[in-house]
Amino acid sequence: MHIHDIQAFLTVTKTRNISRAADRLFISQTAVTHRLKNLEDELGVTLLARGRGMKEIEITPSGQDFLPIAKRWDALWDEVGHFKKQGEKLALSFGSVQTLNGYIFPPLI
Amino acid sequence: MHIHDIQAFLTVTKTRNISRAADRLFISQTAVTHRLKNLEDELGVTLLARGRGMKEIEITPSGQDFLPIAKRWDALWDEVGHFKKQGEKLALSFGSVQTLNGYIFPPLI
DNA sequence: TAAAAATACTCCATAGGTATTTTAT
DNA sequence: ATAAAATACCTATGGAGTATTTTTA
Repeated sequence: MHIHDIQAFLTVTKTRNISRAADRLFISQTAVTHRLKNLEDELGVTLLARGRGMKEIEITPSGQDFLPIAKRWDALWDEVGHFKKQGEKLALSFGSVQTLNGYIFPPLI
Repeated sequence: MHIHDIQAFLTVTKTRNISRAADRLFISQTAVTHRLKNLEDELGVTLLARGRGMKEIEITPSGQDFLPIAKRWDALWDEVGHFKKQGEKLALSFGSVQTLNGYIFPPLI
């Protein structure tokens, strides 16, 4: 189970359409289908009532039950994103100090 | 970034030792090393101060910062586990009804 | 008939294992 | 010398794409 699967699920609940979700996520329609299938197989439930040719996808009761978990997962992923950004900033400011090390500090070995 | 990486990180913070963490997780030492490396590479920080031959692993300040996120992720994963179990129960109870369908309900097609 | 989801097939990236090397204690 | 982490290398699995099929509206 991957964050990508969760995002696919959440996006389809919004677009109610796999192809549009694929566009929004900048991936292929098949990728979304795969991700949904993986997620449903792992959970052992059907999250979305869908099928060939159908224009509007309905979320199932199980899907509704899973929705809050999916949303919290997505929110947590956002926090991980912030954590990464923070790390970049620190690395950057450290980099500026780094260039001065040769002048200020004595060699370590 | 996978839940397995998170669990590897959390387990090592408890065991303070990669090999013992591997035993506890029923995977190889290399797997734990890989998972930690993947996690650190993705986050762009060092989570655990470790190295060849070292007996006791220390968590870094970045590791401390990441710890609450990791714990929440793990807790969320537990909830997913409960969600799965619930699905199994429903499938089971439905299965028992299924066997009666042929007697009670008329054929669908 | 048009548009949408599912499938068959393929390719490539990644995860994890074994064997080995390097290193702190 | 021992035990622990890291690395090299290999394999298997899984994820995603293209092309195609199936199906609903």
